[in-house]
Amino acid sequence: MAESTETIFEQFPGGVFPAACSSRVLLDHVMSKWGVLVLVSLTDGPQRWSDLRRRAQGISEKMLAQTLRTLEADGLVHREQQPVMPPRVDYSLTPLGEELAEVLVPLLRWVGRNADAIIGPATS
Amino acid sequence: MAESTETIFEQFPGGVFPAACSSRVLLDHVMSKWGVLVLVSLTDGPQRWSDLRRRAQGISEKMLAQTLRTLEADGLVHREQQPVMPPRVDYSLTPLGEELAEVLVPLLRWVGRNADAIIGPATS
DNA sequence: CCGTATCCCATTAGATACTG
DNA sequence: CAGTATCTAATGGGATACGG
Repeated sequence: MAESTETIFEQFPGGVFPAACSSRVLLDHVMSKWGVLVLVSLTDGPQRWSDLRRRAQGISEKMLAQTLRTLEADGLVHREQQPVMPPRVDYSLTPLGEELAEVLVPLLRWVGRNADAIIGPATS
Repeated sequence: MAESTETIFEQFPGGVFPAACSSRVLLDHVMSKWGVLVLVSLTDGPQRWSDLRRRAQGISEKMLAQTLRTLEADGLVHREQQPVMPPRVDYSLTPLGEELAEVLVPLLRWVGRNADAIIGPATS
């Protein structure tokens, strides 16, 4: 799993990714506005629906549902429903999801470190 | 610049990122469909408009222009116009952009490695 | 060759209401 | 608590045409 020294262009000759390939599809799932935030939220351990709504501040119920369904279908997130009343559902990262999170977190950290300097502290 | 061992939640208590903060804005620029591909394309060195169109396969002229303007305004991409006829313009990563690319490339590599298994080799 | 401007459609995302 | 359904507004993105 060690990263090689070749450029990403040697890994993927002829463009970053071909136009209509699986990588583009997965990239869009992962890099989606809410996909990133949900995945990174789950690095803190299994969480319930309402936890995720609090962590990914601003997400609507519709987008949370949609995002979770996509990530679950991709095998990145595991959904565990417990047949109790009131209902309780826990979401967690699969091993694959953990792997992804490991490369995602450094990116989030970098963004967090540099955003104020780049965008400005106030909302723009 | 060494990564600490604290979780990203200690770095950003109370949610992954606040709802309306500079980090969310920058994240949206960087994680945009084309922003990622343009930034990673430029890790191969300075490139011209037509090079970028070829590298980021499928991008329209409109979106290339829009993406480049955003990334330039964010100080991630440098634009160098040479006053010749026909016009020649080179785009390159700024030091800040190089820094970002360093955390972006591992993500792209991971996506490239796993996309076929997750999404399926054919276009879905 | 390197763009800009305009129009238009498809997708995304928010608000609201409702259910087991 | 954990969602689904529907409707609408905002945005993203493609096609085309044009200009330096």
